[in-house]
Amino acid sequence: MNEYDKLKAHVQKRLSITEDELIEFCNAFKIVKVKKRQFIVQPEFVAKNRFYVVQGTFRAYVIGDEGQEHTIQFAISDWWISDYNSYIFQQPASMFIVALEDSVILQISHEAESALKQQRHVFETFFRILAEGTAAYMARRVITNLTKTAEQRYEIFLERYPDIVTKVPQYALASFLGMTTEYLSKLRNRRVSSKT
Amino acid sequence: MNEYDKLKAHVQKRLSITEDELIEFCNAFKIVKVKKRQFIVQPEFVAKNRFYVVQGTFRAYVIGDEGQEHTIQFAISDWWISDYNSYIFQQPASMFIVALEDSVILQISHEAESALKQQRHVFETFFRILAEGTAAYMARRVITNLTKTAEQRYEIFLERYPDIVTKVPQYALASFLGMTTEYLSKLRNRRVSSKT
DNA sequence: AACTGGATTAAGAAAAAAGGTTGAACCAGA
DNA sequence: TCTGGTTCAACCTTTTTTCTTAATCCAGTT
Repeated sequence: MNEYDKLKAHVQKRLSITEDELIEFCNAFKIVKVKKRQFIVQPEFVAKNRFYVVQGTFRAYVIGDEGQEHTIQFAISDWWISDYNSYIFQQPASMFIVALEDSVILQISHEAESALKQQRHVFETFFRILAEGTAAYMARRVITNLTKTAEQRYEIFLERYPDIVTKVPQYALASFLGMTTEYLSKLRNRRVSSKT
Repeated sequence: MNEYDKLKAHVQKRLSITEDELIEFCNAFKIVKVKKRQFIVQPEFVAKNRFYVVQGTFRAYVIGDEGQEHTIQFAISDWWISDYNSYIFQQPASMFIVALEDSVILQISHEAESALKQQRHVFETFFRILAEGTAAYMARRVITNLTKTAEQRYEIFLERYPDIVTKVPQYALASFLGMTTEYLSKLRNRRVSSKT
């Protein structure tokens, strides 16, 4: 199974599409290998691409006024990531997106994506589905962040994204869940000891 | 002494200018904080700004055909840096410029600089002086690189820029001087032991 | 043919940074 | 006055980065 097969499977799972269309779709993507700690999006620079993670782990974060890092999103294998405010409107980014380990991604440029969307109805549909998913996900995040306690947020995340928990460093997860790394460390210990 | 004072002093040292003009000049610059490893210029993107280093250390380098990094320039406190081929002609850059430590810079955009130059004779003069300095410096570099041995290049650098030597990692200095890091390591030891 | 200035390769040591834990003190809101 | 949480500081462990050393090689001199 090569890089494109994964993307194909991903697309097919979401809508009905012919083999030819799939190939056309994949041709718009470029395989890129990135090393751990390498940035694929940086503030000030326009995010020219949208990324599909074939292998590896990424973290998107912004830097607050006092220099604190706030993790906005993670992405592991089979996820999409970019600074959408930058990508969609082609404005300078405000995020960093960095590889947490050596990774392989498929990237599509903004122009290529626009072309696809115009070319065929299915492509338009696919990106719509993608956008709706992202919107819904972000909405859920906002809600959980406002309504749940730190511990609950951790629990929920743990249940929903067990794969991610094992792959990202704890400070990144803490800043994603909106708590300090010390507190997350304590939460974890509390759970472990209460289990045994 | 704030960020702008440093720039003011820098300008005043080079030409005679009124306080009002200085303020006008400084207003064209924006304070930016960058973290270690953050890029301020990247290949493919047009370098929109010229940077004055208030605090910190930067390294400009290109990647050769076999993936080797060649350091083109360093910049420490009170130095200017950019990819000038990109900045001056507003073409896509070929360099990376990266912070070697957490730093503070003042950046001016190409448009703002053009405006300044048109506005007043002194500003035009200042940027001319800057450009002449850079040109002369680059010419010296080319000459030393062609005419001196690796050891001499190191000696010359050591004498001329002792502050830089202590601040940049040795592999970066080696690639600046056009030798391997192993060889630079030997050179250093040779000197140390011959001194004692 | 032998010497010199330097590159290449590989292995290890040393230093620095990243990541994680712990405990004490504190603070804001129910 | 609890509870859920932060802040700060110290400390430990692990990983990464940087530097050093040594052996071997190589291309131009002499």
